[in-house]
Amino acid sequence: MSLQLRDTLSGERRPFAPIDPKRVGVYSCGPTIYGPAHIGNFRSFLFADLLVRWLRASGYPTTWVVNLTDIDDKIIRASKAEGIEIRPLTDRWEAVFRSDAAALRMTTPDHLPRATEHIDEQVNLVTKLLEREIAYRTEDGSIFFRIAAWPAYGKLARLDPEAMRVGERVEADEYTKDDVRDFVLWKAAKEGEPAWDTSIGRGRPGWHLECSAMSMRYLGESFDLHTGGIDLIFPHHEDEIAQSEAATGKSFVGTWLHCAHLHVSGDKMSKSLGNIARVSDLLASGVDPRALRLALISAHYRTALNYTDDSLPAATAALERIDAFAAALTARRAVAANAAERVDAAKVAASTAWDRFAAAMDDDLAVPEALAALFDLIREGNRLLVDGCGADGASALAATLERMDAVLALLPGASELPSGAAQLLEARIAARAAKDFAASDRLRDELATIGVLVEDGRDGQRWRLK
RNA sequence: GGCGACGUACCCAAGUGGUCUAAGGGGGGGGUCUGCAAAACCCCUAUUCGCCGGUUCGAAUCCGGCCGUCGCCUCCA
Repeated sequence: MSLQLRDTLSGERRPFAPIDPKRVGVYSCGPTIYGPAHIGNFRSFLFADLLVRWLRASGYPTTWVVNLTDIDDKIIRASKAEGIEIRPLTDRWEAVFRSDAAALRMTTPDHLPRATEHIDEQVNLVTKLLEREIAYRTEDGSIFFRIAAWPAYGKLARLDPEAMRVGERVEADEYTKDDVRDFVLWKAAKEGEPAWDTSIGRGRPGWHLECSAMSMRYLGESFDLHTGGIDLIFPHHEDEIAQSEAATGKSFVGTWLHCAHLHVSGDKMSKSLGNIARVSDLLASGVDPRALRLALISAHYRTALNYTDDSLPAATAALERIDAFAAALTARRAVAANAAERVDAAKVAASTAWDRFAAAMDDDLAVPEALAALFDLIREGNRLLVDGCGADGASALAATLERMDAVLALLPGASELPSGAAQLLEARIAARAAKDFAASDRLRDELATIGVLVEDGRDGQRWRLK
């Protein structure tokens, strides 16, 4: 079986057929860097991370682009409110985003382009649309996309353009469009707002424009996969398709993937409910980023994820189960005796688990099923360890665990013992050899205070970081 | 009003026509192992999938109605 994905545009699940298997392009709508990202934002980014990791694990060289929106109304407002320029403001929040992303083990994208650093590309796109008379200029110098000139408009969101005239919410903006449905490509310069002098006039780009321009800049006029939150389907992605395809005459994106929203205890996350959980706040309060990652990837991307007070404790407990298994495998691999025992059974368990895991990921990124494969491997592996499975068997299990973790990224990193811990561990081994349990227990407590959990099993003492 | 999604155990969450008397994680109860602790393993914790009808040899899965929750309908991941 190969990768199957559910495409928003066609509404179909179908085999992933890259334009060029040697160079798969993924574009994900990234953050607007004017404040801290919340867990809902990161649910969507981590979904894209899993997609990219799975593509790479499947042998597709993949280029991942995540844009940073660094010019828009909210940013302008924030910069005025704080009395600072836009650049230092967005630099600050870009740093927070990168830090959050790294903590949550999001793969670093190959490109993190900023809208303000790709003005030329955006202007070129608008120029093409003007030449084709699909875009028009209003009296103040703003430029709009003429929806009436693009019959396919509404195909992604399954909206009827005609119906959109009815019950329209008249925007309280000061731009004069030909048609209320038309969306802005270029906003004419206004007093007190940032603006660029360009061949299409002085102004700044509209929101949708940057994603079309930058995705095509890094991935080509047609590329494979485009991701985002479900709320971006309309108007953002609808507009991206319209302006891109109208400009190039080519199909813009092969497969559209949209991530459902995260709810908090059954409610929408919103300012009025005061239930917005920011990643940086959670991390600052001592939340284990691995546990947060697990909590955010544990539901299938197309279903709403309910984040509750139990989510993090549950994820933490699940993670400890994974950690304990990894530590037990390491301990067994260090034991030379019984090396040949149960090796075949371990190899079968490992390959069965991997096949199930891979089939799950191929099935439209069925992470819950992939996690089930992981936890069943852990149970079966623990059984084999109890049965005396040898070092070679433990190695086979460990190899599969690591292979899965290249996708899930949940295992502890290269374990670095706190200073002094190695000596304490040595001393404890000696104490236990001498049956000095008082000293052994004291050393265990001491190690616990510096974050090293020590457990005793048939393979001797093993440890993991708390 | 239009379009769409969802309702599975105490919590999270898969499954979408038979292998389901429903995966996996957490939590809870019991047991085994063990110097202690922890980890681990075993058993139990939904004969039932919002409610009511229908289709079918057979439905959590399809159809209809009802109840409830939610999303989008111009800048929110």
